[in-house]
Amino acid sequence: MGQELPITSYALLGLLTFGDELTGYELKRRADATLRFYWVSPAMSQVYSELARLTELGLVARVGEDPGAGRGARYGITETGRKELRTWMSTTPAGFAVLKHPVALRLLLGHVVDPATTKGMLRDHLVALDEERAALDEVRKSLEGADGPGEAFRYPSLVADWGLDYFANERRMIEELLRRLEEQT
Amino acid sequence: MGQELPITSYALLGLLTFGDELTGYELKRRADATLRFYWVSPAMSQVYSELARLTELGLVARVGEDPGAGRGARYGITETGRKELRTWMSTTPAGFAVLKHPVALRLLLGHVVDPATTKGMLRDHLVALDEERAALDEVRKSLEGADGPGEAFRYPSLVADWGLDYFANERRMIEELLRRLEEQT
DNA sequence: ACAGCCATGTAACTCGTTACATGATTAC
DNA sequence: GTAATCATGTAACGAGTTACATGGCTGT
Repeated sequence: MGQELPITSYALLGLLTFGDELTGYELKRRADATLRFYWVSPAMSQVYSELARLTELGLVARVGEDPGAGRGARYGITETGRKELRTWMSTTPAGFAVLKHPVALRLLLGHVVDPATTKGMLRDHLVALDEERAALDEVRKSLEGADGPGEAFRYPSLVADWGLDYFANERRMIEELLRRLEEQT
Repeated sequence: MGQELPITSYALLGLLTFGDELTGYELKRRADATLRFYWVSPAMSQVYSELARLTELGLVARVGEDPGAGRGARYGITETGRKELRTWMSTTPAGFAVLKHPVALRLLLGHVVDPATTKGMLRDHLVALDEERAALDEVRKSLEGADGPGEAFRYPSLVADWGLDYFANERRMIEELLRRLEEQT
């Protein structure tokens, strides 16, 4: 226990706790679909190397047909993996969020360019924001029906609601910033 | 132009556009004070290596006394640097924010541990959130007096207001999540 | 027949971190 | 005098990326 794995490893391990076994490819798709809103979705190549490491550590095991090459092999979390994940979650502090927000960074440096550039950037951001919100909205909808207390997607739906609230608030704030920037000129 | 520098380099370069010249140490402190809310604040050692690279590229220049060893040398942005930063900001798309939120990740995996653990984590997060907000509040206050349109700290104060709004909203949402988790037991 | 997706991996590389080393100046 | 802060760097390392290589399967 306590192999000091990076958080991304635990994240991938955690994606295998929803009752099914996945190929590396499918795990990547699941990460792209849900994890990417709260964590970085690792590159395809990293998914495979993480799976190799987790297998090595016995936290994950390949299941099903194993015809030599290992094409189409599925991976599932082991009892050891489940225990390790539980220990990590309940004994190590979560730590604070790290944000890399290029729009905020550029707004901070707004005095370097002309105001129209900054306003254009904020408007572009509104579009991007709407696209992301729409994608998360799809995810949220797909969880309906199993999102009640005690049901399978209870926690994923709580996080999705949090994410949707975040997007809504950011949209509101960007619009206010645009209004404030319009005031002068 | 277009040396394809990482965003962090532009961020540090940007911190040198506020009318003063800084030592590496001071630059790190400025990054810790303001940049860290919207971007990662690089490690001390990286600040020095970035300054070396930016100097090499002529985007930054050491000014003042240069007594051999270079102790206490200050760096300032050059005309070339200013131009490069402006070009970067007005011609390359900002890109979407990347969030690494350990609390959201753990909430997503809430079914792995018992509810009390998750609730405890959220309550701890409220405390951390308040500390961060207080720190940003200090920053915001220090900008007062030069935060009007056309003034020196106009843009930094806009970003700070955005950050404060973000913290307020997150606090509200975590409280709602706690309420929702309480509803069951 | 060809495009597009499913599927797995290696190699080279950059970013960024921690640990370590060193020493000057300032405050108490 | 000694602790804290100012100040600068090197070295080793790990996380994570992009580019590249390879090939099967499916639909049209």
